[in-house]
Amino acid sequence: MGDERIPGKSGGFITSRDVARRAGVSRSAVSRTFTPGTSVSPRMRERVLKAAEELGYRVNRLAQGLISERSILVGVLVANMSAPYMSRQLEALSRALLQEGMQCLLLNAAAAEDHGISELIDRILEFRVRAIVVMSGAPPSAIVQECLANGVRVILVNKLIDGATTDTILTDDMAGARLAAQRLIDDGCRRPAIISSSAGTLSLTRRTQAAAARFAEDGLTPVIWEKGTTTYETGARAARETLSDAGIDGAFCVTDFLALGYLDAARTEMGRRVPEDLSVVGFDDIPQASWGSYRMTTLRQPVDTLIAAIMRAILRDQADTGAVHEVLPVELVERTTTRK
Amino acid sequence: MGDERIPGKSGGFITSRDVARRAGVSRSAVSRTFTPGTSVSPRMRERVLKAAEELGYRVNRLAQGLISERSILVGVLVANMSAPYMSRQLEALSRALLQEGMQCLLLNAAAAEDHGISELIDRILEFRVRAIVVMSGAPPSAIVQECLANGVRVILVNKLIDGATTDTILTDDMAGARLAAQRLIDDGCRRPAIISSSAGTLSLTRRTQAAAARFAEDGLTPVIWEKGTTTYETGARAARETLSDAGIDGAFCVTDFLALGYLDAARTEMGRRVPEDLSVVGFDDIPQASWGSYRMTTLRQPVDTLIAAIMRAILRDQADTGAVHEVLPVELVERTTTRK
DNA sequence: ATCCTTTTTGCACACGAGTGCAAAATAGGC
DNA sequence: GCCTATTTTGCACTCGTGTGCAAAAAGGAT
Repeated sequence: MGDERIPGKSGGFITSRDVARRAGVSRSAVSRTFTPGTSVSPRMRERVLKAAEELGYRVNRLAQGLISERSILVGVLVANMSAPYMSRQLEALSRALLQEGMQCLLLNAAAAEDHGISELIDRILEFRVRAIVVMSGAPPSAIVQECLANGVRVILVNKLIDGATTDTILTDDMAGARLAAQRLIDDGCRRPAIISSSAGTLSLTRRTQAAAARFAEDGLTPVIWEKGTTTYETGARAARETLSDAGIDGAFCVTDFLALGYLDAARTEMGRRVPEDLSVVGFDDIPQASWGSYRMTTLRQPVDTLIAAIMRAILRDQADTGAVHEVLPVELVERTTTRK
Repeated sequence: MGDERIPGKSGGFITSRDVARRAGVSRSAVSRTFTPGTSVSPRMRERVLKAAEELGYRVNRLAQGLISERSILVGVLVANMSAPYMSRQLEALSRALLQEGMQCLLLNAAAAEDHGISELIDRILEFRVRAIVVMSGAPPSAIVQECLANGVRVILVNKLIDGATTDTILTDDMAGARLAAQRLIDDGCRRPAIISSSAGTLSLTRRTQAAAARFAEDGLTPVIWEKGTTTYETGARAARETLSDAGIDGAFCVTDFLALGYLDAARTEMGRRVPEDLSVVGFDDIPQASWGSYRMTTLRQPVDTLIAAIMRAILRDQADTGAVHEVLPVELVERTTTRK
């Protein structure tokens, strides 16, 4: 009897058995007390709760997850975490998950380097997550299939995978880009530029193409510049290179990040007045876009709507195997970098 | 025999038993194959690996965590996730954790609202995490004690709790603030302002006080402005209010975020030339601080060093109960918002 | 008090993995 | 071929929890 584990001894967690012993009831009683929707007599419940309180007991989610098929863990795969528009989405998502009683297992896709996205998803699957939200580069369709086969829902955000029928949530890049082009056309631009990076993301190529198409409808052929990474510096470089052409009178930068760099270089280095000589439209509406020295016209990504759609997909009934496809509207926010 | 579970059937995960059955060996053999440092004959190992490969087996971390005392889960408690300096730290931390083979359980402290930080930490503890990294508001010392009692290491980043002896990692706010004040003094400022928010964070108050002390050493009494939230807008407001005093010739903003707002409003609204009429120094060196329209002098937080220190604390031997206290040096980055 | 109905409680098993220990198999020496 | 030393393998227990099922208790009606 001397070898009985002392409850609360350093290192050891308190288990339901410890609580049961203390309260003088069976272990099942403890389990039932903490499981909603089960019947325990008020007297017993009270004794259990008291003992649990005194001992500092909390259920072991690992053991719990071993039993119940419905996990509260959600894997979130993110790239570019420190990019403003992404950190904003992550912030909102993590908060929403918490409020729904779920937990967020965060994976930084940048750590994948040599091993690739597949290995990361593999590691998430080891935790028997309920769903995986992919906000980074598109994973190979094979691994997506494997997730689905294991009953793990995969939610792609602004990504498309052919061959895999899984939940997909997209912001309406095309409609947004058309709005941007429209705005420049309305500003009377005759020689517009479209600024993008060489990343080749789905969102970025779609924005580029849709804007180009809209310009074409009005008989305009835009200068398309696509180089480097999707950063402020690249935007500045784009301004230097495209604005050596004195005729350029409007620019649609497919990302606010690019747009801010473009704007700065256009003004300080290339001597353009915005919006008098040059109209500029961005995309995403990151916080900096509304700051004093920019006050930039841009397209607002609907973060709340996006998160709501993701949560809806996560919370959907497990049995419901149909894939959801949602396209979320974007909105033109007019500030001071366009005329009208 | 017809009721035997079909391996790989929809919904069910593959278990080590399935693999054992397929390979015609015992379950222990499978377990040993995937546990480093155990002896299995090459022939058997190969058969197991083959079967595992074919079935798509992966170990269940939940079950594994139930056994082994050393968890690979690390809880990360973050506030202000979308603030640039924070998202940068989170990005680096999540990457480092992944590379060390650990997983990051992300908790957004903003979701705590009514329930408080304690409840969030409680929820992390339910997962038997190895450690908790606190990058948000300071948790009550009682709950920290409870973590330590349960063998969960608590690592406070830029936070201090009295009464609790736990790992603490601080950036050297005081030395940094002194450098900032020094820089303004060297610029010949005679009437400096210190701009902070009313958040009352440890870091912020320390920076304010240390700078004030440094000014005092040179016989200067700074205007101290502490209002509102720690945002761009507040910085702009601070400029409007402090610069109505025409004598102010230097400003130390305790955060780059504040500094950027201050800078914009000082230039565009208050008609100051920076650095000719006014020197401005920030703190953190967020990416925007180096952007074209700002190019701001500021103090660089050593993200890499910080993350390295956090990882060291996490990986420390469990038995080592002594608390680590580290103070990390900061560095003055001189750009164009100061003279000299 | 007796019988019947309803609720409460505890036993025992399951979940999926790691591991000490003893049995089985193999290698080594002559 | 036989005996011993060494490795390999499998049994059975453990971790902490949820839950079906049957026994026990409580409540109600006569």
